[in-house]
Amino acid sequence: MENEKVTIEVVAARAGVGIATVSRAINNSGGISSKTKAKVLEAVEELGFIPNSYAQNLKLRQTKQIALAVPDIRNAFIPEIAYSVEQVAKHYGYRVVQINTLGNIRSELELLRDMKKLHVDGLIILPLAYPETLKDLINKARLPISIINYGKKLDTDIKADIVSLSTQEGQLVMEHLISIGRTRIGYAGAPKDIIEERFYAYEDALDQIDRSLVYFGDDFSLQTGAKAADYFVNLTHMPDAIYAGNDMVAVGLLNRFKELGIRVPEDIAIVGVDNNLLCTITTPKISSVSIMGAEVAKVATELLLQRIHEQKKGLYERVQFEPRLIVRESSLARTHITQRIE
Amino acid sequence: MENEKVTIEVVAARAGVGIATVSRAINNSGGISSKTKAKVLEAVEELGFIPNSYAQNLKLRQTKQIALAVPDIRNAFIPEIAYSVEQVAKHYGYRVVQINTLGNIRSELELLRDMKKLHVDGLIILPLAYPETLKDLINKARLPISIINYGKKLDTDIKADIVSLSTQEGQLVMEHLISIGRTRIGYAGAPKDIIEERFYAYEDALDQIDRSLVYFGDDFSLQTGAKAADYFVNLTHMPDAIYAGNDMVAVGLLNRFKELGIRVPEDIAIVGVDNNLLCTITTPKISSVSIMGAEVAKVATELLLQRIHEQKKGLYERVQFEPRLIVRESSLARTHITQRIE
DNA sequence: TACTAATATGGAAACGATTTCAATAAAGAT
DNA sequence: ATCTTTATTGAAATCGTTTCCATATTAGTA
Repeated sequence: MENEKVTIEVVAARAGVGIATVSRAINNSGGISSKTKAKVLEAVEELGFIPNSYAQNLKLRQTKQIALAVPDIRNAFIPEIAYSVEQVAKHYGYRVVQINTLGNIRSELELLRDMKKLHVDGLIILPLAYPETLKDLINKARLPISIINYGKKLDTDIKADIVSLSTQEGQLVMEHLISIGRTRIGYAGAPKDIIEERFYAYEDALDQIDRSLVYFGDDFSLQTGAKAADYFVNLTHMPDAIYAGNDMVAVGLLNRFKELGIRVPEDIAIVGVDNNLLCTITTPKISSVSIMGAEVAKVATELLLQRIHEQKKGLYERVQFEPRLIVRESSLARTHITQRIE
Repeated sequence: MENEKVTIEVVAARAGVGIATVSRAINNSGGISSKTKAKVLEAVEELGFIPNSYAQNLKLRQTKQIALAVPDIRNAFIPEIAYSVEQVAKHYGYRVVQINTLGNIRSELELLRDMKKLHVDGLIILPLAYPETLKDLINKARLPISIINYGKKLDTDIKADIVSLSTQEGQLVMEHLISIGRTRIGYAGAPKDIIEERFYAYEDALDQIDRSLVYFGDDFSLQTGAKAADYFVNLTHMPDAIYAGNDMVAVGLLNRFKELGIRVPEDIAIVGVDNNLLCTITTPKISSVSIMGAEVAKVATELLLQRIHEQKKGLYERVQFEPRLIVRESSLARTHITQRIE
């Protein structure tokens, strides 16, 4: 290993030039003859010089870091988002630090302060809800921000790029369930969440809704699914299909139903949302709506990085993706099932 | 919002003291009267001063960051590790940057260089294999390092703290399978991986091994499991139990067997390794060996942080955890099954 | 009260880069 | 060959901290 600390100064000495020249050489800043540049680069190579990024950051006041603020990692679709953000960021030479908002953005100051402490060049935020305070926070923050929006449509005057998934997941599910001839459709999920919109779609799709067919648990988990199954089974008049707020709930439902001897999809069809890997390993495989996490996150990140680079001020983008229904065994039409089983 | 940049200097001015005093106040460095300290802290509060961490890092040459080098995130047990590391690190005020070694630590220089570029205070590495070059790399790196070892026993002269899981996973599985009366036990997995040890355990447990009962796929994935199932089914003399190298393979096996009308565990028992969530949502639920990811990672992180803090030089720790078998439905004893089914 | 010892405080250097600006070397024009 | 003009170069300032060191203050002792 080379001698302890090899700074720009020792490189300069080795190359027999001034430190400014070294800086120019390694940053392609021009104003340097190709001869000296080569000489410097050689010295850099020999010594294995790596610029101290903290010194750079101090001077340049840009950190090549962005923050990704997500609510609770337990939400199964977060990893997909995080991975995608990471990929894009890395491609552009940015690092991403992930912070957990735990759902409650406690106060404007707090997040703002955190951002400062982190010294990030920009922020991608995936909020659970959109209280007025959050909007204020975003508009006042002097920081490029991209919002990943899986909730309802946002105010137009938010000073951030916004990439959303149109809230059609629920509609897709309901239309599908109706199209395969189901008439008593239930809903299972949690009442308040980023994805509460999914429940509204349930209501919208039905002429009149039977509250007994709606089960609200504490969260969007396997447990909630299992409890929901217990609930539905005890109904005098069971549903013939269930729209699960996400795939964890769908899996929970499915497995409990199986334990109880209820056949899916013969007795009850199930459709989830997220298109999680889990959907493909259960028996039967579960139909689900893809929420395009990777794509949404990719665009959000690109928009942010662009804004950072171009120091763009206004002109905030609004991009919208559409969810896609993927039909699997848990919601086959009865005709199809008969054929298949026979 | 306050005026653009509030540095230690403006705090000093506001409090009517020198900058050195401010530094002392915010760092509890002592040598300051509690009266002035209070005064300074008040100014800090009023102005919402946050120290510039890049300036701090530059001066202190410690970054409060550690790196976590893992091979490919697709390995299902990585997230558990990463999460655990993150938790502990955060608790001690450290940030963790995750880097993907993609399995091949290309060259000493490369990783070393990366480490330097990252400016981390320490490194947690989870290597796929332990070539001599890696050992050299670790021994030459002047950086606190913790190794998470899921492979075979490491050389004792590695200058790093090592937290391992004793490679008993395979033994546990085999003993269990034998204890429930299985006699033709197969293996499914990939030949070369961090966890190749798991296969050796298979060999060790058997008096003589029948090569036709060993299936090696490309990786430890669902697909490999499915292909393995196809392979075993076409054997003239099928196995009555399969030890899957990890849970992904186990799930792949299970689902394909079900498609082929083979009953688990009646016809074939399956046991996996990792104790992934997946094991609990399949039907039947899959027996698996917990590899204690969270615990192992926690200790590895604590050891690293300790070493960083105390600037400990020698005296490298060796900690070993034991895997735990969790028996579920996929490997119930036949007697038990009969009872249960009846 | 006077003098020493201990404690507080502020000035300035240092950390390692980038960048402005003035000086120098090279090139071009007459 | 001499004078401009232009391209290279390096010295010094700067970014925002921490910390050493010298000084000013306070407390303690006789």
